[in-house]
Amino acid sequence: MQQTYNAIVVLSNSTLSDKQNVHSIPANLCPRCTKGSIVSDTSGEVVCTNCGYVVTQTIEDQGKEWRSFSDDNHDRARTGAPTSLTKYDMGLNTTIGTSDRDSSGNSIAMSMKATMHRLRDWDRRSKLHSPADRNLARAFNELGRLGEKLALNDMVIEKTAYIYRKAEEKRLTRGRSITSLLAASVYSACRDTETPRTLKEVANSCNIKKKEVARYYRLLIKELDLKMPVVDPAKCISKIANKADISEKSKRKALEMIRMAIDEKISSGKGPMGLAATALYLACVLNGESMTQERIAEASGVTSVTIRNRCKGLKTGLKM
DNA sequence: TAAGATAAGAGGGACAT
DNA sequence: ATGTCAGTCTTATCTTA
Repeated sequence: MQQTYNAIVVLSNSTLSDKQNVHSIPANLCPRCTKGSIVSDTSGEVVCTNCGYVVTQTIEDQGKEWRSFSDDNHDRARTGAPTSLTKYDMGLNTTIGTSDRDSSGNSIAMSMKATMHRLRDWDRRSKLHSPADRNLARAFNELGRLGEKLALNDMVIEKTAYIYRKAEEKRLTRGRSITSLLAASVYSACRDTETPRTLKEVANSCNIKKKEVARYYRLLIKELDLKMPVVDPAKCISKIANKADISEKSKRKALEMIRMAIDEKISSGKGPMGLAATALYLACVLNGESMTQERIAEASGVTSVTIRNRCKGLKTGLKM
C-alpha cells in the first residue's frame, strides 16, 4: 500500500519542466494490474476501473489541477477551484442562474420567466433534498468551524470528510447526532494523520461529552474497519513541552526515558499522554528546571494524580 | 503551596458463561 | 448477549513538608 501511495504522489508531483511529459505519463495507471486507470468514485474512494484495486491516501492530491498549462505561468482559468470532499457535492454543482436574459442577452418572455423561476426552485430543492446531502451539507458546515477551532490543516479536514462520507454511506448517521459523529470523524482523522489532538480537545470544541465522542470513535473504527497508527509518545512530548515552555534539554531527556520505559515494558496499557507528561516532569526535576506537576497536568490534559501514579512506576521501573 | 495519599466512581477491554 | 474482573484514569478531599 505504501508502495502505491508513493507511486501516485511521485507521478502527481512530477513537474512541468518538460511539457510533453504531462500528456505522455500515464499518471493514473493502476499500479497493480497496469491495465485500468485510477479514478475517484463519488465517495472519494480512489479505485482502478479494471481490477477494482482501491487506493487510499491520495486525498491530499486533489489539488493537482492547480497548475498552469500555458507558457506564461499565470493562466489558471481552466481549472476552477479544486474539488473537495468537504463540499456535500464536492464543489461540482450546477445552478440555474437568476438572470432574466437568454444566452444572447435578450430579455426573455414573461411566461418563460415564470417557468425558469419554477425550474430554479425545483433545482434548488432537489439538490439539498436528499437526506444524505442535507446531512453532509450540515456536517461540513460544522467541520469548517471545528477545523478552525482546533487549528487543523487541510489534510486532516479532507480526511475527516472522507471518513464522514464513509460513515454516511454505511448509514451510521441514522438516529445519531451529526455533531458527535463529525467530532468522532475529526478525532479519527487526527489519529490517522498523527496530528496530536486529544479526545478532550475535540469534544470541548464542539460542546460534546468526551465519552460520547469516544463511543462514536469506536463505532467508526469497528464499522469502517479503520486501522489507526499507535500514538507516538514523542509527539505527545513535544506538544506538552511547547505548551508548558520546557527546554530542549529536558525534552530530550524525557524522550530517552520514554524509550527506556517502552523497553522495560512498563508502558503498556498506560495512556501515552500521562506517560509523556510524567517523563517530562521527571526530566525537568532531574535537570533542575522548576516545574510543578500541576502545570504539566494542565498542559497535557491528564491529572496530577495520574502523573504521580506514573511517577511511581517509572521510578521503580527505571531504577531511579 | 506543592506534593503525596486515599477513596470512590466511570468507562472500557478481556474473558467466561 | 450478558456479567464479572482487573486495571486505568478522574474527581475530590485530606495530610505532609
